[in-house]
Amino acid sequence: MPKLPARERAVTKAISARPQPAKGSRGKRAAVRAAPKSRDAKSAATRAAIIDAALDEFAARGFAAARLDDVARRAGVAKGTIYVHFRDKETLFEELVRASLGPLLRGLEEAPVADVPLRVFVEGLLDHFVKEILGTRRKHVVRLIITEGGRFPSLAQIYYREVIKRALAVVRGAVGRAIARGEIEGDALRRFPQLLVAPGILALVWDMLFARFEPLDAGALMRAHLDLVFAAIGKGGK
Amino acid sequence: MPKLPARERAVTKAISARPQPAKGSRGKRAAVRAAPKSRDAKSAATRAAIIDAALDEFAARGFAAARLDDVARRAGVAKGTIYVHFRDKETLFEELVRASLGPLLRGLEEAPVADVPLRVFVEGLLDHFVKEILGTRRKHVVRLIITEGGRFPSLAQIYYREVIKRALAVVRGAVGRAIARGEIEGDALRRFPQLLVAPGILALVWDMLFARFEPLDAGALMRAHLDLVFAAIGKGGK
Amino acid sequence: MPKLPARERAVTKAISARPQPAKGSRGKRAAVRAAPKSRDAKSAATRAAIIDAALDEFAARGFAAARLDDVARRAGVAKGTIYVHFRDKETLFEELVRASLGPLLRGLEEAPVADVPLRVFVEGLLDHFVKEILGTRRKHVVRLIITEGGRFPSLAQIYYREVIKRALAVVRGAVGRAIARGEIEGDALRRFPQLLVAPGILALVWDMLFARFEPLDAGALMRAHLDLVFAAIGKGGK
Amino acid sequence: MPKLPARERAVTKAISARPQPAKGSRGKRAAVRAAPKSRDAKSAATRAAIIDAALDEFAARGFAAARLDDVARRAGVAKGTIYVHFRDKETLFEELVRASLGPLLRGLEEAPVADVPLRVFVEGLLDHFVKEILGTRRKHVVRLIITEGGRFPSLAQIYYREVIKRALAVVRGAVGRAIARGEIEGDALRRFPQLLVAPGILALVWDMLFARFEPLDAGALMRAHLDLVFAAIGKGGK
DNA sequence: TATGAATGAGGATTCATTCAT
DNA sequence: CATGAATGAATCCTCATTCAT
Repeated sequence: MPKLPARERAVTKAISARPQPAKGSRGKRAAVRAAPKSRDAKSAATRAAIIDAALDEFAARGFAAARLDDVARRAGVAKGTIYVHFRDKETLFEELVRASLGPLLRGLEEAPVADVPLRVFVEGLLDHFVKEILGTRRKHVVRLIITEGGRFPSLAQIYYREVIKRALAVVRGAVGRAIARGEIEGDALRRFPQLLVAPGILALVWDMLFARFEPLDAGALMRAHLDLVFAAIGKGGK
Repeated sequence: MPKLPARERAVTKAISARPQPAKGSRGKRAAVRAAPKSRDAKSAATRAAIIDAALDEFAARGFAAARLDDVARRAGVAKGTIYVHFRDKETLFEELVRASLGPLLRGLEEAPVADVPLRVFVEGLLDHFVKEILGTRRKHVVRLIITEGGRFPSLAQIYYREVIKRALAVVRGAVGRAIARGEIEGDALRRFPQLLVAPGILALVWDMLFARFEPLDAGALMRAHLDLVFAAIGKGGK
Repeated sequence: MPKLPARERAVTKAISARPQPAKGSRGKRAAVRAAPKSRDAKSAATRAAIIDAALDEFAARGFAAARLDDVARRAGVAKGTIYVHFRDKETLFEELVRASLGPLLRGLEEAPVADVPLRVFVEGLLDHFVKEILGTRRKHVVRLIITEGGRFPSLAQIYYREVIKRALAVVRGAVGRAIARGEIEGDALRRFPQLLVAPGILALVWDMLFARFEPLDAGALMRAHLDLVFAAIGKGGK
Repeated sequence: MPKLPARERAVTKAISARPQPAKGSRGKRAAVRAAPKSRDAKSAATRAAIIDAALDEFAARGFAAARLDDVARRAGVAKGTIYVHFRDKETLFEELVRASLGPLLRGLEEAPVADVPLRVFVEGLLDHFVKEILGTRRKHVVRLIITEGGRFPSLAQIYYREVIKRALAVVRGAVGRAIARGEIEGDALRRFPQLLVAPGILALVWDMLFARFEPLDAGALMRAHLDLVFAAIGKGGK
């Protein structure tokens, strides 16, 4: 693994993926050299580097098979340093997921609450999913939730509470309003708003498992899904 | 070491003394009970018992965290016996998946090739998925594919070749015929037959992660999905 | 490892290497096919095949690293069969060495006891060593004594008693008579008859370790040794 | 590798501290007692202690049968510590031999290059061998080369290149000069300088196998050898 | 804070040996 | 006698975690 280039990427990524990071100017390692960081800043950067490296390692090997040794090497710190910042491997994993939660929600909260047509709303939603999750390292976090969540109920719970529940509520709201507007019929989507994002999950899982045998164009899949679902509405709604 | 008594012990243990999670009782090992088997038959039974126990352990803990020690204990055999039948842990995993492939396909191959309406066909498909996979231990195999497939390309490949590709071909064929019959419009489903089973994947993943926080009725989800997708057809097709 | 052809060789070798084998005609496996062997004969052949295979395996891997599984495979029998003929691995090893002792001694006992010149006697001795031991599979037995003897005192003892002591006695006798005849002076050789065979050991060890880097012509080494030792005698004895 | 400090401890341990027999208390780790060592120094000491203990264990049991557990116990470290310093058992073995190479060569390189009579030169050589190798723990290393070299070609090669080849060259040079001086005749020794040290190998092997049945005075053997070889020269050269 | 040597419980794997067929 | 599946003690090696520096 290319360490030096990875390092630079790492810090950037890690920081951009952290909960409430200073968005300002970050000279990456440059900062460490040029402007002597405050102790806190340096510590935070180290922590971020570890989380970032951990994401890579956990994503590549899975939680159980990932070695903290590799995480440390990738983060450019000593093994012991990890324990300065995290109680243990599991805690590191949890913090890693927690730190990635915010960005996952951003799209939703910024979603147009106004009364746009449902199709437009869902298009925006899926587009965000494709571009901001499937298209970035963030997809690794979601993958980890899927692959490890069964064995880490606390993780699954956090994810459920912080992301799933909220997302479903938002979608359900939009669906409800669409129904109220007479835009769509039937209560299928109100009862199971998940149906709107099911192809997103499918795309993620497919990408994880079968991409190398048969690539799947997630964007096209989403559009086909929209066509399929809203064909009914389009026609019937007419 | 006393083998027969050990066997008896085995059954007992399999039911009561479970490594850590100790769920309910399962009638495994039943096979070993009655008629005096030939050496080969006994060997095959042992092999099957190991695969069976391995499915439980791998499903519960994941490949990396599962202990062959527990697999052996659960199968009622000695640790070394596993290595009489399988080269190593990874091979055991692969054989386990391979052995579970047939049953997964059965439904498809028995599917009505005749020209039933597409909705009926898909209903049968999803019904089979819900009853024969989600409703049985087989779902663990699919889960394992999802959670471990990324790290076992060979597994993913087998699964793709033996299950996914075939299933998609069958579905695509049915969709094609439906289009030919003028039953449905648009090529969304022909290009992405995956869309028809996406809720199945969703249900599986949901069950794995969030069932304990919010149960999801897979059957109802499937029906809602059908309603949603075929609403267009029902209406527009008119 | 070529199994089938090796089998045939094996029996021949094993039998020729056994203590008091019938020297007569042996049809190898032919005997098994043509003339139905008696139970004893078949058993003896199996035993010989095992010993033979064991020599190969022990020689190649050393006692500790050799696997009885491989011995069985090479001998063309089942693992359990070894235990029909030998109590355990160590016993097999001891019997193997014991079975090879006779041939090692043959040369000595057939040695000319008459009053040949010492040089002639030693020439015959070393020639026998080069041709009958270094030049055959028997060298493996001697190697095993050297490499494993330190950890198998019983083996070393057998070898000492059955081979070394007798050989030294014979040589010492010849040396003594040569001295008595005024053929040589000094008591170096009487006190240390080993000196006459030291190059033989050297050749064996060299062959074992360094042959691949620098081959050593054992015959030439022996002749040089004789030249060196008997130069004095040749010249001075004049 | 700091050989000197470790060496001292080593001898003590070799005499008193054995793994299973588990005799009394052992003053291991004495090294760790006094002056506050730097981390590096302590690490080096640990490494040396492990190599030292490994020599004892490997010498006593052979490579395959030696247990790293015992090595660790004897070195006074935890099992895992061995792996901090050596990749695996085989690497430990190689490093052990490598670390012992220098001392084996010392005598040779300090050998009188000047034109001392050949007998004097060889006397010095054999004397060194008897006192510095046969008489010390170093003989274990040479024994290990002999007993394990056949299965560790890399070891045999190192030994050949670093010790044997050089030693032979030195001896050959001395022999050549002796011939040039007219001190000896014949080219036996020039072609096979090994002949001069053959009794050394014999003594080592004898000591390993038969010492308990019939001790062999290596020094006397060497002197007898010299008498034998140089008697010829003495007489003939006259 | 950061380090990295040391720890030791844990787990995969091996293989001599047993024994029912 | 021969077989080979089954056994389980033995052993190598891993890696999360600790702690003195």
